[in-house]
Amino acid sequence: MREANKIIPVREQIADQLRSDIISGKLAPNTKLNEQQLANRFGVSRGPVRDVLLQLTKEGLLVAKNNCGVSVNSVLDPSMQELMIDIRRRIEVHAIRNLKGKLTEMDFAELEDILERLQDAFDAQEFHEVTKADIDFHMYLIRAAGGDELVNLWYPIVLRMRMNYKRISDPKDCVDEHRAILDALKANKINVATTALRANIK
Amino acid sequence: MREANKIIPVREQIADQLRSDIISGKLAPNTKLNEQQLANRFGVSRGPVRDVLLQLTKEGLLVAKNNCGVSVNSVLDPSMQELMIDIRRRIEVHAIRNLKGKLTEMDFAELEDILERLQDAFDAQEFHEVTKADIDFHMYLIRAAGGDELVNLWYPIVLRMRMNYKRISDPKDCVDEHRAILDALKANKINVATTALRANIK
DNA sequence: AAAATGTTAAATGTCTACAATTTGTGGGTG
DNA sequence: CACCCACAAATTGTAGACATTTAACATTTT
Repeated sequence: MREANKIIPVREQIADQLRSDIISGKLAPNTKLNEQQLANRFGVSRGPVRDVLLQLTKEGLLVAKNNCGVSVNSVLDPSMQELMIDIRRRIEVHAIRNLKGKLTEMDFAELEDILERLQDAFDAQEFHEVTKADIDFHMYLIRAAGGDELVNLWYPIVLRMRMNYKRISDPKDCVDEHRAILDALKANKINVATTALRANIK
Repeated sequence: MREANKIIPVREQIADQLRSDIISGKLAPNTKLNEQQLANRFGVSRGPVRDVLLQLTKEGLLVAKNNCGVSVNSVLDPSMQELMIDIRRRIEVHAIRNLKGKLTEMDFAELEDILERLQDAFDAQEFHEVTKADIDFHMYLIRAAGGDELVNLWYPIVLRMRMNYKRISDPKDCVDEHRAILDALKANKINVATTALRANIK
């Protein structure tokens, strides 16, 4: 194995599950979430659930009203979507520029692994896994370039954008686009990588 | 009075207080925060405090390590600061463009009030109040243009940027700059307002 | 009949106690 | 002397009970 087995905290697992449910559309916009029900579903008490709901609210996936609970946020209006695409491009281009020569062979191997997961998920038509691998690929670069700080800035934007992908954008070109980015990075061709990246973010 | 007296939830008060302490520098970077101590200080239990710490962590003011508590985040490195200035400008310009003709007389009156607070705070040399009024001014415009959604995107960036203002930037021109923005908005001169805005964000 | 008001049920907000994890310390060993 | 292991103190994570607020419904009044 590539790294030591690390345990995943309960809250993170719950958060991941809920994020998936929201982005996949299993939880439709405006769905009200009940703390007790979620606690029962995950077999924990309301404490951790509350923490997760607060997190997802800050990430923009949920909206909270005082003493009235939280519900799934609506999709972005086109103007907002446009702004977020723009910002996301800025962030990722910034990341790539700061990455010049910083990536090791181990990093490239890790990225290849993610790309392989992406390909497999696409072949198996598991679009939800495609999305996860897609996000993982970009997140790996973001984290390598700017650490958690940059990830914290980037992640909520991506999540919010993904709420709009109601199986609209086909993942047909997804693998190729990421392959292009990775190859350019390996060759240390920053401008090529930047162009490929901009094409991928839409 | 301009609007109905609304009660402020406990958590919000605690959050505001801690945000102030961090931005003003009363809580230096890397200071470790103890949940129980904070609970005692505010006269509540650890529950609400935990919620607030989670919020501020998501806002980037604090950093959390699993089972190890939270501490005040460090100041941004110059590269990050540059990126954030760029993004903040994008967001605020976007807001102003979407604001064309949407502001009512009541909005302008509200903005004038904030500007007055800014002037008073400057005259009294209360720089912390200057900062608050400054943020309020921009937030009012952001919210008017894009609602809570846009505020949620914008707020963490501003907070993070403000952690760097260790009384470096003098608030000398602050009032004038905001006056210029407001006047341009009143005259519906979007391009002028945009230019004034870009000059103010630094 | 419509509007306002009182009541009730259900959800969130908060508190206390307990469990689990981490960190620092001390003693032992190579 | 350095290193490692075990132990203990402190802090965070979780659970369950209680308090408070909200929203809906029934009731009363005009």
